[in-house]
Amino acid sequence: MNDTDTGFVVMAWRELLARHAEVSCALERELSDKHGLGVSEFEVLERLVEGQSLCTEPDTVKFRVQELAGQVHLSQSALSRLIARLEREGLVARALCEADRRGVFVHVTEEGRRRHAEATPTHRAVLSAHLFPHLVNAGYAPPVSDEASRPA
Amino acid sequence: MNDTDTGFVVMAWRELLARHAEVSCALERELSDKHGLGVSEFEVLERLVEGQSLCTEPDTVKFRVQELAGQVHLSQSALSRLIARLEREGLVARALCEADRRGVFVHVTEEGRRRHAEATPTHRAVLSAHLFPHLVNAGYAPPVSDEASRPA
DNA sequence: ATGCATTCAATGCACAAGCAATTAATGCGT
DNA sequence: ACGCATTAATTGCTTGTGCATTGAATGCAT
Repeated sequence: MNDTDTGFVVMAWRELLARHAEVSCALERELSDKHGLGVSEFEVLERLVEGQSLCTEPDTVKFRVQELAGQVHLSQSALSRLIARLEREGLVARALCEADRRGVFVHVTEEGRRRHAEATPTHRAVLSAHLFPHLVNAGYAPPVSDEASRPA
Repeated sequence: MNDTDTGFVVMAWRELLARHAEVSCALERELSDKHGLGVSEFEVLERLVEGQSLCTEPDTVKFRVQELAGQVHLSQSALSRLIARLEREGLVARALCEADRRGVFVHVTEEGRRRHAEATPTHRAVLSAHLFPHLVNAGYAPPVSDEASRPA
């Protein structure tokens, strides 16, 4: 592990930081402004909708809080409160798990599915514009207000 | 922009999120535990040291708060408080800029340089281990406690 | 059956971050 | 020279997050 390698690793890390900051910041603004959803909120909603879509019965596939926490890279406590926020807005619901009554099952509501569906185009557009700008500029660009890159 | 493209973009985004979470979380733990520094604090310190090393005179190269904010992807208010924290610990110092007395110049102190030098091996080791594990396992692995990947 | 360690989710607490408002200094136009 | 918009940095406030703790439920050993 010599000095050249080290410099390379640091460059890669800074690149990763820059990309993450740019995209997540833009996403945060767009999702928040247009749909009243934070990035993490959207991400959780998406996992729930994805899980749901795997099943024919509505409100059948449910997630434990911990599963979701791992998927969206949040602590269990953060997820607990995030679920509470989504529940307050009526986008998800908690259900007792009678098999293991410590656990709580979370599932998306109709309203939640609707909000997610509304926000998805925005989400995809921001992602495309910021992760693959060359593809977006190649003709079929979804309209995305730019200048929403930096925190301040 | 068809459905396959969309799925690809989302996959790329999740990949980016996962990598960022893994590395920054591990970094946070290691730097905090071993050196009492947060990731952002280290990052700022590093920019200051880098800038300083470009100049022969010590305490000559100085940065405005805003420049640093851009480099580490933080808002200027966040940077202002971060600088305040580092200053409280004696790692950096503020200096009035007599050319434009609105501006504040920030420079690293001896102590700050020392702390940065101490923390750098840890920083590099975590980066190598998590960004390029295949290279690290190829022989010259710096010692990095693993299990420090997830927030909770 | 009882006790004890373990696990799941929720909560108290501390802290970092962003936004908006504030203060101070600058520059520009008239 | 005087106002007025602009820019730099700080500060009040709110919010989201992680860690540690708590409370409840489970499983296991004795």
